[in-house]
Amino acid sequence: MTSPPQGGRPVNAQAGAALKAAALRLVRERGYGKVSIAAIAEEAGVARQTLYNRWNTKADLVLDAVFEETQSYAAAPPLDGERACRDLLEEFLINVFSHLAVNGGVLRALIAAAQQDAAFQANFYAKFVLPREKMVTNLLQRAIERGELSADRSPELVSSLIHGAFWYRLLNRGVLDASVAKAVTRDVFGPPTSAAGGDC
Amino acid sequence: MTSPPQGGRPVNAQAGAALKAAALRLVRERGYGKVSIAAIAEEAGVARQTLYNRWNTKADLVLDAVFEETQSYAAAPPLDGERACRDLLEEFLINVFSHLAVNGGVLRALIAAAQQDAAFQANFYAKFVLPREKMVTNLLQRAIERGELSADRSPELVSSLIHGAFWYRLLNRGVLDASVAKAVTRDVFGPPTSAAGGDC
Amino acid sequence: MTSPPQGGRPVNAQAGAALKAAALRLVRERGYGKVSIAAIAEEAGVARQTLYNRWNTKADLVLDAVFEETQSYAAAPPLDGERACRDLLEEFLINVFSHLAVNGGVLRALIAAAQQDAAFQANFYAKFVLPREKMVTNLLQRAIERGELSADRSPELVSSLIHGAFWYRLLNRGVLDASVAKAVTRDVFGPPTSAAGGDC
Amino acid sequence: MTSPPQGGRPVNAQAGAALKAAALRLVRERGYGKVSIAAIAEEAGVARQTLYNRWNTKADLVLDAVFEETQSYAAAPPLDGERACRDLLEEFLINVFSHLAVNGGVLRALIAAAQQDAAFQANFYAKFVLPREKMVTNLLQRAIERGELSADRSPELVSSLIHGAFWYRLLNRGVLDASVAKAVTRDVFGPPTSAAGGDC
DNA sequence: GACTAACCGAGACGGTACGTCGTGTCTTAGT
DNA sequence: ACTAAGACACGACGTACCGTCTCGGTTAGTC
Repeated sequence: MTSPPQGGRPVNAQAGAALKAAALRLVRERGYGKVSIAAIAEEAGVARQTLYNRWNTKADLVLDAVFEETQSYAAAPPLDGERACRDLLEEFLINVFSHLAVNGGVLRALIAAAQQDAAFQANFYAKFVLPREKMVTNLLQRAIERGELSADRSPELVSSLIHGAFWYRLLNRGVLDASVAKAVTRDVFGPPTSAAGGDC
Repeated sequence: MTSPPQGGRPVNAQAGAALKAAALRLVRERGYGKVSIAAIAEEAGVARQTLYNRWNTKADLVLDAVFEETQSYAAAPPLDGERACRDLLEEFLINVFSHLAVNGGVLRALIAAAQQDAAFQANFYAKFVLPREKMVTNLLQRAIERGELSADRSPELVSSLIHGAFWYRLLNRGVLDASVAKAVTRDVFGPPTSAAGGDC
Repeated sequence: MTSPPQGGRPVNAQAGAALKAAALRLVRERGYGKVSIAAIAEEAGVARQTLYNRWNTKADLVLDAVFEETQSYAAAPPLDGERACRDLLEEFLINVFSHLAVNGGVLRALIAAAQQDAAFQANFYAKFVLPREKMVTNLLQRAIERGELSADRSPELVSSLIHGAFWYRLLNRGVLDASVAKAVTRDVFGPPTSAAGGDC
Repeated sequence: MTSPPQGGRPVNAQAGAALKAAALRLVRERGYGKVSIAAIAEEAGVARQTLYNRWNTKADLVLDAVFEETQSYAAAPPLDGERACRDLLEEFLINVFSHLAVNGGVLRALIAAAQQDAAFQANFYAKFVLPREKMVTNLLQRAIERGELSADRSPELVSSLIHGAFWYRLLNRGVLDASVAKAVTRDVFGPPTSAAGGDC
């Protein structure tokens, strides 16, 4: 509603990308807590104020940086009825866990940052947590509809159990590999039936 | 067995207690991140160095402070066979959740601190996380032995699902009340049998 | 010739002046050793780091502060041949001594600081000691050329005798007044001749 | 007036000597300012309180330590009339300067300490400065009586000129060797007469 | 031979100052 | 309007000394 910016130097689009790249690189190298905002700006070859023009906090910047990278993977599994929900869940978890091998440290730091900054927590939850929770909730809802899961299970509750196991192990530096994904799936859905692979 | 003090002015035990009390009070009032080490020492009426003599970090101090308070509650449920394991679990969770109403904020901060400091993480895990995980694992093991739980459930995995749900909701500021405790218990053990209350 | 600032917020010149003024005021009030860097910054209404941006040590700051004040007095006497060198020396000493009534305490502290910090010693010597020594050496050299002083006196040695007397008395809190200035002058030049006041 | 101490453990004389030795050793090695009281006590294998039982400040301890060492040299020249005063002065200065090669650094630190602590200044002046000043004053007085020096010279003033030259050069890290001693003597007494060596 | 009181080691304690670091805001000049 | 550069106010950090204190243990000399 404000008058569109007339004249003035245009925003340097490269600066934002350079900042995100620099942030990810440094945070992975040194760890989130040992990277200062000034260091990121310097690494990106950019003034500090330029960073503040785009993000409010280091956490917001890093969130954007990993978010971009993460868009590719962990996409919602296609609930198109061709495959069993238990298989989709297992695949989803394996996929997520495999990417945590790379981004686990960064995510741990972001979860920590969210505990210290309510504004960032809301941002992080909306951008990162909720979508993944929705994916699993939807998948479980579908499983109930298809009869793969007992109707008296609550999709929301089971979803938080599943994500919880993932968070708990991530934050306590526990093992998170394919075998865990399979075990979680099995615990939720029960032992696979001999006629495994009913449609989802 | 500990190294003998071997002379020297004895440690002032009051100072340690005053520091823990001051830490808890201030952290609850202002929030963990807004309390400086200096402020805690001042509130306790103690020199800053005295604090450093006992704890390496603010997190270690606060951990000790809540740990002490927490010793009373969340004690291991008595696996004496008189009550059903599902009831014991439910009671345990209700108990834990009710205390989180008081200490939830502090614990969130400590979990965050653990993500930024490996040494503290180890301390926190050993003192706080592991014991509670063990309690639940033991309880579940017992439940399997008594036939309350299917033998093909893994106590360790289920334990991390249960704790995970708790962590996940705590860290995302979700609801954590008695109804959640009951729902979790029900999801793990299944709907209560009519002849509820078999021995555990 | 200096490196161009090349952008960036310009240095706040008032801050430097305020710091020097505050330093002098506090050091005179409380004594050098009882004034902390933090107190000076606070008195100047300036951040501590701003002080560190300009000076490395408290001594360097205080040196600059007194140096500025001292520029006015103790200027090199005009060796223009109109007045006798002995009169010029006497005047110079009277002038210096009178200002020591104000700055003596500060100077004693700076001399002390120079004994504990080689870098500051070099700075102090170059800015403060050497110029005054040169003044006297030049004056004495002129006196020899004009025959007021025996040619076998060494200007450098006599200069250090003169300055030495001043330091020795300053550091031992001895008397330093006009009568001492006259006595020193008389001892160096001998009793005034009846035809006093040959041109210098 | 208080009752003399009856009974009780006697003072450990070795501790004092060990402290003085440790102080000198450390101060010479690291420099006065970089040696803490705790370091001296530790080096001496003695408790910190034991040091405080004997001396009020580090400066007092170090003063005692060098004073002891210095008693041997720079003794008052024998004004027995057998040798010329100018020779005695020259010898005295050569002697003093040669010992400054060893203790110069320590003395510089003590002079600095005296500027920061009035109580120590009085102690230092009485024990160290005044005796040496008296020696020279007496010698000059004798020189006047013997006619080696003009009667209108003031022994006190000349003494402060001589000591001043020494202090000034010491504190500014100037040269202090035998040639300076000879030059000072020559400047004070004038060129040696052909019939040098009248009795003093 | 027991008593006694000053001494000693060790080290915790209340204070104070230090220099460094990071943050978010600001103020220039330049694009 | 945006950028690069960097000064600034603010505040926390961990360290280093200082001088005092409080212990338990060790002495001689005195009763």
